[in-house]
Amino acid sequence: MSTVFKALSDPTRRRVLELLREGPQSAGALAAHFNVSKPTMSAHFSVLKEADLVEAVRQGKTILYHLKLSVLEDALLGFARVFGLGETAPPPAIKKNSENKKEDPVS
Amino acid sequence: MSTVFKALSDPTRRRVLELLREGPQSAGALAAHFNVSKPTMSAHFSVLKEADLVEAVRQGKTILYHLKLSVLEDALLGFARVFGLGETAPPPAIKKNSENKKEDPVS
DNA sequence: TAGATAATTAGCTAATTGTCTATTCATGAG
DNA sequence: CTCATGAATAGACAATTAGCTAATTATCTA
Repeated sequence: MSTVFKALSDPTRRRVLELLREGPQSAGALAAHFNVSKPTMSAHFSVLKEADLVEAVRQGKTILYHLKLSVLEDALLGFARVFGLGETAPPPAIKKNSENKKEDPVS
Repeated sequence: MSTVFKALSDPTRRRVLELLREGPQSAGALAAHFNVSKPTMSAHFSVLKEADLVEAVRQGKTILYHLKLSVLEDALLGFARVFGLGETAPPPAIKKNSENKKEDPVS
């Protein structure tokens, strides 16, 4: 969980994930979108792998990165659900019923 | 955005937010839940404030921290939406109707 | 077996982070 | 005004991070 949010805390890495949303891409192809060195990108990929947000698959002499959407989903929505967010879908019965105000009109 | 995810990348800070979910609490009351010094907690609160995830309100000689749920929601669900996640709930009229695949069967 | 290419690892620096103790600041009570 | 209390700031330190250049590894092709 910490590793996922840590990975998401860097704009470059968030952008990489967004690029990967449209399908697997090689390290080089991804790096081409950014103004940093290849080794630096490699380090970013490493952080994303560590967080299990991407998977690296060797394909000949290139390495393809795949987005692991379900891991992202579990982290983002799982944590959101703790706060009763995004629960227009599955509302899991909050114990204390006096807190689920999103905007407090009474103050 | 980065500041929010950075704030969420620490377990202590995530826990603070969870504690705040049940209502505002003083710095001291929050600190009592953790095994670190008060100044360390103060630094964590500072990061949460920086990310605009909490609001500090002086109340006599204590300081009450309030959770800013909407900011958390915007970050978590907003980013999730970029990936087509969590769209079972508020589908805000997508322009291109060919992208709302959560899993792409055609590849 | 080379040579070329894609990507990672090694080694470095500067900046940031999480933690501590000691100190200061702000407030309410005598 | 002075004291006690709740909390933040100051200053120090080890660990981590993002970035770089240079070197290494892995793979394909000739």
